[in-house]
Amino acid sequence: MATIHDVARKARVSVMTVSRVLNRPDKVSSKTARKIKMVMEELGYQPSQVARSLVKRRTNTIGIVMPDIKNTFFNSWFRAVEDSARQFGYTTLLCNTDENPDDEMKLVRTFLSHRVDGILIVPHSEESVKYLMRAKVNIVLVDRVFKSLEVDFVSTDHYDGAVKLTEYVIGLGHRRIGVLKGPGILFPDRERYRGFCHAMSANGIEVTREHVRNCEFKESIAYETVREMLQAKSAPTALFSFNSLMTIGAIKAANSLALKIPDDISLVCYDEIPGNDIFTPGITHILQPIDELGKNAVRILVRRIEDPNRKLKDGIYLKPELVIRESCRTMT
Amino acid sequence: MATIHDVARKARVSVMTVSRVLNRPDKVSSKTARKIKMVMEELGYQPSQVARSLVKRRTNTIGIVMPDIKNTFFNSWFRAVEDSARQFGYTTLLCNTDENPDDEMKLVRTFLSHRVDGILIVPHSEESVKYLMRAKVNIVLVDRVFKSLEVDFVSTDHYDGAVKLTEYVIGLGHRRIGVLKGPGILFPDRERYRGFCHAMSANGIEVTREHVRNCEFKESIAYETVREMLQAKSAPTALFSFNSLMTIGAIKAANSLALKIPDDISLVCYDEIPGNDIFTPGITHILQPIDELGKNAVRILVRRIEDPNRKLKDGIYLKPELVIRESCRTMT
DNA sequence: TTGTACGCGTTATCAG
DNA sequence: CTGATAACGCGTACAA
Repeated sequence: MATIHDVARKARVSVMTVSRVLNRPDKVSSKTARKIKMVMEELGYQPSQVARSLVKRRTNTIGIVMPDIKNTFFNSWFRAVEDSARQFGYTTLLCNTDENPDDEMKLVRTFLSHRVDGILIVPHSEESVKYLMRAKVNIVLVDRVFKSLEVDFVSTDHYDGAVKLTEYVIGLGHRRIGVLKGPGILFPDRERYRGFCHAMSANGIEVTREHVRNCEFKESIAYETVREMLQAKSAPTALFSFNSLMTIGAIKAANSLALKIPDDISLVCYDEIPGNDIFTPGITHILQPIDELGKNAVRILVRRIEDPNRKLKDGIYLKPELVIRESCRTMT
Repeated sequence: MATIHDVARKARVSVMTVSRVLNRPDKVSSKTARKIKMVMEELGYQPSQVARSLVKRRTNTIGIVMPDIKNTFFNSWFRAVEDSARQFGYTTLLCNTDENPDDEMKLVRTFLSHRVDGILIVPHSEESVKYLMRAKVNIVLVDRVFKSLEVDFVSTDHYDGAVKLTEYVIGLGHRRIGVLKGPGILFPDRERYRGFCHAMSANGIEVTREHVRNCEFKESIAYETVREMLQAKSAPTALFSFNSLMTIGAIKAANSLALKIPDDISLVCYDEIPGNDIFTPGITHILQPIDELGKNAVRILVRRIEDPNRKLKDGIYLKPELVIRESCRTMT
C-alpha cells in the first residue's frame, strides 16, 4: 500500500505538503493540491490510521463490549451505537463476553492494547470496570450500573419499568403474580425486582416466596420453573418475566402444558421478544428506549474523549415504555 | 498509559529486553524476565498494538462489512465470525452498509486506512469489491458472490435450497405457487429464483408471470404485494418468500385478510424469521449453515492473510437444510 | 506557500 | 543473554 512518501515523490513535493492537503487544505496552493490529489487517486493512497494514531495518540476507534450480539436488545443497541459513532468519526470494535468475567477482562485488555479512544461496556463484572478506571480509559457503562463507582453511565429506569408493568397487571385484577427473575447480581435485575415489590406492597399485595423464582436468565431454567409453578395448587394467574430468554422459556412451558395465553395464564415481560410484532398473542412488555440508549452512550463517551479531565460524571436513566398487547386477561 | 520505555527504565534494562520478554521469552534470563514482568504489572503496562502494527505491518484486526446487524441472519453470522476471529488472535471492526453502495465504499475505505489485515464483506456493489481487489487487500466475499471476479468467497448453495423448498411445496400438491423475490440484482436472489424455476419446470409446472413478484426485500412492499395476490381470482395456494423481511410482510398481509396459515394459504421461506421456534404456526423454511458460513469465512481469510500470494482462490458453497414446520397444507 | 528535523512506541538487525 | 540504532508512516514544530 502506497505511503505518503510515494505520493510526495510522484507529485514532486515534500511529504509535508501532501500531509497538509489532508489536514490543512487551506495552507496549500490549490494548484499543487490538485496535483497531489490526482497522484493520491492514481496510487490508491489511503493515509495510515495506524501511523497517524501513533503520533496523535488517538485512534478514532471505540471498543464495544457486550454479552451477546445475537440478543435482539444488544444488536439493536449496537446498531444505534455504530450509526452515531460513525457520525462522530469513530470506527467500532466489537466483541462478545457471554457474561463471562474472564473473557470480559481479556477483551478489555485487548481493546486497551489497541488503544481505543474509549470503551462502551455492558459489564458483567465490577472488576473489568475498575481495571478500566485505574487505566484511566474513557468509559461509559451501559445498562448495568455500579453505583459505588464514579463513572459515566447510561441506563434505563428499570425500577420505573417494573412498577409500570406490575401495576398494569395488578390493575387487571391479578393478585397471584409469579416473577421470573435473575440471581440478583446485576443492577437491572435488582432494580426490576425492587420495582415489582414496591408496586405490590403499594397495592397491599404480599410478595410470596413461592412465586418469586431465580431463573438465571436462561430459557431452559425458566421453562422448568414455569412448568412447575403452573402445575402447583396455588399457581399464579400472571407471570412477570424479567428477560427475553426467560420469556421464551415461559411461553414454551405454557405451550407444553397446553395452557393458552392469555386465557389460562397471563404473561408480561421486560424487553420485546423476537417476532412479537408478527405473532399472536403479542406479549405485553416494557420497551426500553434502545436507540436513545445507544445515541446517548456515544454522545457521552465522545464528550469524555474530547475532555478527559471533565470533572462531572454523567449518569442518566432513560424512561422505558409500557407496550400493551394481548397477553393478559382481566380477572373479574 | 505506560510505554515500553517506562518499563525499561524502571526495571533498569533496555527496551529491547522488555520487548523480548513479550515476544521471545526464551531469549531472556528468567531472572530479569521476572523482574520485568513485575514492573509491567505495577505500571499496568499494555503493549501498544498501534506501534507494533506500524513496524510489523499487521494490525491483528479484520473488518466486517455487512448490511445490517439487526438482521438475525447477520448477527448470528457475525457471532460465529467474532468467535473464530478471536481464536485466531484477531479483533473485529464492524460496520453496517444498509445495502447502500456509497456507504459501503466509504466504510471499505475507512477499514483500509485502519490497515485491517483483511476484510469479510457481504457486498452489495461490485464496485467496492473491485476497489478492494485493486488495493490488494485480503478479502473474502460472503453470501453474495460475483462469479466474474477472482476472489475467495463463502456462500450457501441457494439454488439447491430453493429447489428443495419448491419441490417440497410441489410434493404437497400445490401448483399455483407465488414467489416473493428481489429485483434480481444480488446473487442469492438470482440463484434462488433459478432453483425455483428449475424445480417448477422439472415437475412440468409453468411459472406464470403474475405469480412472480419483485418485493425489493422490503416488508412493506411484500405486504402490499401479497394482499393483492391473495385477493386475485387465481390466487396462489402457496407462497415462497425469498427473505425474512418479505416473509414478515406476507404473514401480516395474510393476517390482515383474516387468512389462516396454513389453512387458507401455505407459506415457505428462505431463512428463519425471528420467533419462529416460539410461535405457531412455525414457518417451513430453508436454514442456512450460519455458523459454518462464519467459521469458514474466517478460516479462509486467515489463510490468505498468512499467505497473501496463494494462487488458488477458495470458493465454497455450503448446503442449506430444509426445516419442515406447520405452515403448509396438503392439496388434495 | 513549502520544506527539515524530530518524535510517537515497537520490533529487527547487528554487535557486544 | 543484552543493548544500541535504525526503521515503520505520519504530524508538528520551526525554518526558509
